[in-house]
Amino acid sequence: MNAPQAKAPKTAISPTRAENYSEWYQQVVRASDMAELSGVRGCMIIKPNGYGIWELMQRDLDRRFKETGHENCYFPLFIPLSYFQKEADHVEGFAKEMAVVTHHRLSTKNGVLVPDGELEEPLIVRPTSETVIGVAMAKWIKSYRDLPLLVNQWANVVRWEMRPRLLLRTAEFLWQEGHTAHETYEDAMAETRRMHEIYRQFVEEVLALPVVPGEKPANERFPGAVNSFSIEAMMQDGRALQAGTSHYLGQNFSKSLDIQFQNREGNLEHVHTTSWGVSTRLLGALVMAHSDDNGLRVPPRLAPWQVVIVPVLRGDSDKESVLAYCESLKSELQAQTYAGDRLRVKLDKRDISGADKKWDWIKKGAPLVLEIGARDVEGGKVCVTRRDHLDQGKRFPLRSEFIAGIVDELTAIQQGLFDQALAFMTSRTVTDIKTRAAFDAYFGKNDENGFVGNQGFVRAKWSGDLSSLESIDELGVTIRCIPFDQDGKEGVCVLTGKPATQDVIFARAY
RNA sequence: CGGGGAGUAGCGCAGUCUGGUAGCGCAUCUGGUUUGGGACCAGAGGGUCGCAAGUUCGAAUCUUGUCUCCCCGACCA
Repeated sequence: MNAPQAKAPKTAISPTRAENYSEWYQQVVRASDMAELSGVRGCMIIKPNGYGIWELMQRDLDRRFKETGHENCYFPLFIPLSYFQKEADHVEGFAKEMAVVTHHRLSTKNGVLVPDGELEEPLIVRPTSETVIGVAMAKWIKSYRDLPLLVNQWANVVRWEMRPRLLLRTAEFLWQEGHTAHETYEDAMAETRRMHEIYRQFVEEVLALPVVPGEKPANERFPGAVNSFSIEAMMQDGRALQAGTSHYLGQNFSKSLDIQFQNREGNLEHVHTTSWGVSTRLLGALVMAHSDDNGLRVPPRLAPWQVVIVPVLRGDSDKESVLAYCESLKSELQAQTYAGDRLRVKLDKRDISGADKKWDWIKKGAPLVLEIGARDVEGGKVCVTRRDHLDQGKRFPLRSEFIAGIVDELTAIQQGLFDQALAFMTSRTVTDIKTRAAFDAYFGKNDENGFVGNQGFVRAKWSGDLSSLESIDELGVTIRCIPFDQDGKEGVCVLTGKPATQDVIFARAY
């Protein structure tokens, strides 16, 4: 049992966010049945309730990629060590987190299975695929007429993380990686920015999560990139989470992997490449950004079940009529279209108490839960609980009114989650910190629980001097991005007091 | 990889100091009573106490090793 909470209202998740944020996070992931740890260090099992959300993310993003001319393909999981070695910064950036395959068979020695058959050349389990895809591009591209080359793959990758965190940072994760090759700097940069903007729209519209789009400072760039762009979201403890990245790789990879084309003048030139990705980390972002002390809250556009119907049965006498009412309600709702899809409606016929079922779906984050009993059938009504406003309790509209308003209601829930997250981010974004003393005071120390009471984004001027960042290392604070919207005004660097015009976002990050 | 904490039933925990082969709450199952709602009563099932070796007549408890998880750092999507 938990510590006695005499007056606190009962919450489905314990501890609450305020009591212990990181423990709360674990409990929400468990209660929502999205994912769990496996027997393999740092590797997770994504369960149907989590994977269903990921599938909806995939579907929406995939459509956006196709609409902008990209095609899917698949490259090998294993990358020869020699491929990886070709781009110096790239190797250095990933060397410390590589899974390496050195053998290709097992044999039995003293009754124990041991690796046997050492490989001539070790294989890397891909941490990202710039190199393998680049090698293929070098074969595919001959002429400027072959450009741009726009491909994407949905795949798993492995990065041997020191400190895994369920859904947010695991050794293996699922993602999408786009790789493109272009004739000119301008084309490649436009592509980098286009995909970055697609991520911004996707995360804001579909995940209902407001973000700060911007460029990464030099020290936070992807290994091998010339420019890295990110969208930064704020979690409910005020920490930042990079929700998507897009990189202009310049000619770094084309030179090291020899990706050349004959230009319009007939001369050989190296292509300009880009890469961009989002991962299952977005599931973790969803949890940390939208959940409350009663569990997950899934934006309708990502909800595997947007409406869950829970029959409340008091005895066999009304069972048939209630179930029939639920079935027809389900059919009518399914005939509705929201965000381009038929409504996803679940009729939960499990033989457990109605109250248990309702709370199960609240913890799983279903946007709307309908409890239907004999009296609703009689009155032609429905009993509605809205996940984004549990505090408002239940309401009992006429069935016909509810169905007529369902699309508007889902739209309102989607928008409401965004608005709440935006209000939170705005309230935790500080713009009036001008001195180092104020900066240090703001980021101060965590309390004993690890819960950080006074934390968020600090938007302030920065001189651009990378060495000045060493002084904020001990605070665990980094520059998350240099936002696109700049006021361009002269000011002083919050870290050094030197003249500075550039605004940046400082925060602790996941 | 460094520092700290922890692995006992599905979940949350007690028991470990002072060895005598497991207990509580919730969940699960059965029966009953209830019910516009996260119900109540009674009964039941479920654990080789993370794993391995050692000490001992005897180990959840002591020793050593090892794996995993959590928190703080260094690294990252």
